[in-house]
Amino acid sequence: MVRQPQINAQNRAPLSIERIIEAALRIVDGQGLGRLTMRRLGDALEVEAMAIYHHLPRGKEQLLDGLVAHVAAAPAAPASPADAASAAAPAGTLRAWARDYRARLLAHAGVLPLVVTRRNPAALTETVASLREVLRRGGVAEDAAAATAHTLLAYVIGHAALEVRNTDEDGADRAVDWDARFDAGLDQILRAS
Amino acid sequence: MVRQPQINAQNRAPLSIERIIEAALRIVDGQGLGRLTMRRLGDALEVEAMAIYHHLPRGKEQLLDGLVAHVAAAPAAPASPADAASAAAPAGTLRAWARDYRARLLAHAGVLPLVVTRRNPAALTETVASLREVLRRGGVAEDAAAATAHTLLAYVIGHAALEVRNTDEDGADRAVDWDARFDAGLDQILRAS
DNA sequence: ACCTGAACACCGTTCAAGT
DNA sequence: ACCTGAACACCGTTCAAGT
Repeated sequence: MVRQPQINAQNRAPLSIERIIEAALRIVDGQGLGRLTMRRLGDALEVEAMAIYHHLPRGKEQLLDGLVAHVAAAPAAPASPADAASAAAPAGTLRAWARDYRARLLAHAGVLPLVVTRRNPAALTETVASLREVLRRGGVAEDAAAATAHTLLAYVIGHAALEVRNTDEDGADRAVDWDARFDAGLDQILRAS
Repeated sequence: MVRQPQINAQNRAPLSIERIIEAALRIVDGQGLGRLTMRRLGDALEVEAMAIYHHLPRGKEQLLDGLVAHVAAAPAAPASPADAASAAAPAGTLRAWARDYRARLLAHAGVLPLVVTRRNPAALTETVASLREVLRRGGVAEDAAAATAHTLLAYVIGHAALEVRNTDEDGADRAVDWDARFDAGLDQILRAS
């Protein structure tokens, strides 16, 4: 009989960084960032809050870093450079990525304030690099690719921020079609690249 | 002898919302948002923390709303529509405003996470409206003006966010010239409008 | 009207102890 | 190795009290 390391004496799955991050994200999405506390997170995991420190020695700081990484680190292209389709249509790849990335940010709007912080600077590095690579493969020169990658990412993050704040149409009650507006601005930027 | 209402018995200027917001901003800029507490703010104002609640009944929530308003509510044009110069060169007005707005966000980078929250939705309404007005006066159609105003504001906020995180050049150590990069993206967006 | 002081319910984190 | 329980220093906020 092989022992089962994933079940402990109390018949509970042991803690892991993945389970902790997922539970934290569930709290942030459901109740807001302000209600994410170590004690509440412990409750959600059916564990004392102090047990979390065994897996995240840097404590809450490390927890928030993990949330940023989980939400904002989405590459614009598969790691394999053998993907011929994306090389053929870089604008389409960028458009699809931008839509997905925006959807992710809006689905986890509570972590947006964390994305806009100095914390976990490595979280977006991969994303920016993959954007540059897609552009470069599409025939864009190195310097222009670097610039456009930042412009595009800035637009997507900033647009998500405006949507979350729901900045309305100058007081007129007519609602904004954010989906259409996002696509319009996105096309404007991709066209000008 | 006229009594001086601005000096109380302890020879201290009385509290005011303006003085409170300024002191709070000084703490955020100098020590970071995480160190802005009601007690520390009280210390900076040489008052007990509880005195602040007399001026901000909604407490810390209202304090943070005030910080967002103070940093992010900057109109793109003077209130008077008689300013002929801005009507003549809307692109120049927008460019100058965008540069100033970016500088403000970076000067108070600690409040950026607050700007990206649902709090104080009215804080950006005036800004968006003035952007639309500048565009409309420049001959841009109503719908296009509304769309471009959001695209531009999204870009400026998102770019400031990237700068604060200092997302570097894909691991290569060569530093990014953020000023030049901001202007390049800005021109791209204004050209495409 | 404006501010103080004590109190309350919470928070992140440390540390010794259990298994 | 992994988790618990008590403890510590702090936090936002309420409330009765002072002037």
